[in-house]
Amino acid sequence: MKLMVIDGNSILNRAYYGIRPLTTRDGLYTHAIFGFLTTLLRLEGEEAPDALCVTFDVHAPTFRHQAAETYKATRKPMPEELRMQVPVLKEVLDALNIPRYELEGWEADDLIGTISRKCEAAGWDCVVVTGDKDSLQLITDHTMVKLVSTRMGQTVTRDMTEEAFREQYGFAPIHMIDLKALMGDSSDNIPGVPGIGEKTAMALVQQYGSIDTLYAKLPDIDAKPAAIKKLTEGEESARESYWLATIVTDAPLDFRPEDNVRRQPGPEAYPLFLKLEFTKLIEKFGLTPAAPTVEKPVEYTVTVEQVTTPEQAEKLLDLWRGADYVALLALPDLTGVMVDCETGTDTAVSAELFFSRYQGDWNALLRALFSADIKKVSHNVKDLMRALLENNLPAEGFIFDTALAAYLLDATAGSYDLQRLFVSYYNVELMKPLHLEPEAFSPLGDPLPAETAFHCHTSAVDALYETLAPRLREKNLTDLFERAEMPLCRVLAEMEIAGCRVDAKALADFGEALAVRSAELEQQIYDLAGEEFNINSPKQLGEILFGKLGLPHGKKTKTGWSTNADVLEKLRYEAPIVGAVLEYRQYAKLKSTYADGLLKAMDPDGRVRTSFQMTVTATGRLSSTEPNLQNIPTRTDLGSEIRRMFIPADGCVLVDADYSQIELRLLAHMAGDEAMIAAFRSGGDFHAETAAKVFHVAPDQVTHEMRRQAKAVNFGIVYGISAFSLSQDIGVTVAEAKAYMEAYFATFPGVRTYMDAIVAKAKEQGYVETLFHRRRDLPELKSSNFNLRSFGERVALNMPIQGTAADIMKLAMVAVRERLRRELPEARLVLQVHDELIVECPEPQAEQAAALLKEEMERVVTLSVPLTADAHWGKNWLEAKG
DNA sequence: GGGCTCACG
DNA sequence: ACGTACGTGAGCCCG
Repeated sequence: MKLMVIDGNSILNRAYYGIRPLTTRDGLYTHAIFGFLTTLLRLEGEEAPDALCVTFDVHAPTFRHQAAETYKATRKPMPEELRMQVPVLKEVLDALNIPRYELEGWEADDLIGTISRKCEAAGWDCVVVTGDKDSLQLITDHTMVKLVSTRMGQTVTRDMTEEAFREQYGFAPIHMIDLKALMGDSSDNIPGVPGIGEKTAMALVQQYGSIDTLYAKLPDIDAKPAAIKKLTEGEESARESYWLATIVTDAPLDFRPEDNVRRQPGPEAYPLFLKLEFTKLIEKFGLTPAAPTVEKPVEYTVTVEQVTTPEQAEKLLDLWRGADYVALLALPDLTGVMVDCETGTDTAVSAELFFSRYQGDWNALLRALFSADIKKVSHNVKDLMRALLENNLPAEGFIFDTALAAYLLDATAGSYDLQRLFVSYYNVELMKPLHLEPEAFSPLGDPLPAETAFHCHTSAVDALYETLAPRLREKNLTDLFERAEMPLCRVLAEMEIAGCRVDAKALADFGEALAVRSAELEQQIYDLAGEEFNINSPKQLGEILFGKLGLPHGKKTKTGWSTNADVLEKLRYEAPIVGAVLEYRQYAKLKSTYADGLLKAMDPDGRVRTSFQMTVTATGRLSSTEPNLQNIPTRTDLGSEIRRMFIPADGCVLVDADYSQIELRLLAHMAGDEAMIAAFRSGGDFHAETAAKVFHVAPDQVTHEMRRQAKAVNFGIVYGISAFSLSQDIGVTVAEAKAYMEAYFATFPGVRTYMDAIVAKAKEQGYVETLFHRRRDLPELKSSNFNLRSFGERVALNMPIQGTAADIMKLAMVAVRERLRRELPEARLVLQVHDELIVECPEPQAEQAAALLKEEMERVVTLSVPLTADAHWGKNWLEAKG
């Protein structure tokens, strides 16, 4: 039998410093707990112990404090963000039925020592899990210490058995105490022998074992005279240190290994994990929900009505038309809809509409329901609109989307599905969406009519609406929500439906050409390597380049030497194989992701249809998936060929309009830097003007290289750059990069002032926001971890700029779509790529569409610098870029 | 499923 | 001294 005992404080501490902070919607920090549980799962997997427990320190003086005043007197206080996680971790362990031990006056080490000896006495093996090397003294033939550490952001464990210990240290584990008695331990304020360091102490313990033996032989020992003198003078300190360093193995702890045998988690675990937003861990711990809660947080009596006849439907439609709003959810295929409607102060009707049970004209019913005269609140409105429009149904009257509202309130929450929102706002659990399928049953196995869950979710939408709408107002987000996010749902739904035509033949031919060339390169690489291997495997490639061929390796990754383009580019002229690999990579990427990928994603009508995600990014941008049409190649000539395959419908053209340097213009505006504003107002080449100012040359003396470097600095500033990264990016020394940045700030002094001010403001407020009040919470700024805090500072600089650009683009899209509808109804928006819009329209309308795009994009907002957009058109996307 | 690499703004 | 730019998504490898 085997018991695993975890040093709770040690592992929690380790997790805290190793992971980016996560908070729940209520602002509770959870990342250390998350890290602890991840480590726990991994260790359980590795060791498969029969029993498991966790120990904690109690914040009270221990017997060591009372006896020795200096002991741990200067122990670092726990950061607040970590301290708040301790009680929650304990709650989690209790819910998981994992016993935990703490004892006033005793340190976790002493409890662990006691536990390990009690295990041995009962004939059990013991595995001690800790990051603290002190515990190594506990190792015996039945007690092993698993040392946990973090290397390069990754959790590594080392199994310290008696054998492994001897191999590493060259003496028996118990002599760890003697080692510490001699060398001391500054973190525990154990003095040791003054003047004796690690090396001397190690040598002495290896030779003599215990300090008893050592002192018995003094002064005739094998050491320098100076060391012997120090040992003699420091004997008292050594004896005292020995006592301090000895872990107690007989603390008064009531402990039996068999009481710690693994048990099933309790029913409170599932809701607790949901509250902490540990969705992935729910599966890994095998947690299941307890009985579903169907209670509504909105206090009224609900009549549930099954709608089967047109007469019934008519009556309800009248009710809905007269109501302020209805809450509504629909099955993705529109064969079922649930509508909740408040009828008085304390009553409501929940109507179930299922195609299979309705005796009238189903489509007519939907047309009435989704017309403008019924105000609807729903969840993921864009997707519902897409389904409606695809079925030639109206998609009007949507006034609120609970997912979008929750996203505006916290853009870094990660997921906005109804159950998770419900749990995090009300701490009440909903059934899984699976149960929205008509024939589904409850997770407990009891037959549960699908409608019950359906109703439950719809009323959750209602409750969330009541909660979220006032919160949007409190945070000044209502305007952005109503002017940008809500109307954008319709715009995006139409764009997704429109899709973009792709020249399948040309794409297939291009893919074929790529295949031919990459096969040639593959063979060439094998010849140069002298063997065949998988070029796509960074591991195998690294072995060939840095092992077999002996090329100098650069950056490391978690798993080996980096083989990325930055590294290979520097080795290009070291060996011919490098260039071949770089070229091969380019072809392989173009073929698999773009040529093959787009062909696979094509619909039968020759168009690809992406899905735009509205609740993914932390800054307010959209994202695009399945396929991603926001990362179609453009930076290389070969890659650009892919854009040639994006073509308009017959008789049409593609019109492409993009904002010119919108982020830098926003920086100029927000920083209010006079020189930068003047540069943009002059209407010249901004990067070249920057170069002239920064390098102190006349505008006509700016070389191509100077402009390139100035451009890199401009971009870097927007991201909250460091001199090191800039130097990497533009290939100069760190000192030179630093000089460029100083020159930059001297040229644009307002930029530095702004950067300092925004970080200070963010630290004070705990969040940053855009010109339109879109916000991002930044708990990182309060972290005591340097890297996390620095990350937060860079985000504080970047988000208001990137986010304002996103706001502006969203407003532009809404305006463009409205004007196209009125003035050029045959034209339609098809794509958005952050600062670029693409419209497909009949060829004769190209010029008008281009003018319309430019005008609407430029008039969204008035800044202290011109906001300009340039539009071009052509017979494919590449041509249309102008 | 996480890590690496690379495509975009 | 730290470790080294913001925001995304997809394909492939490998345990």
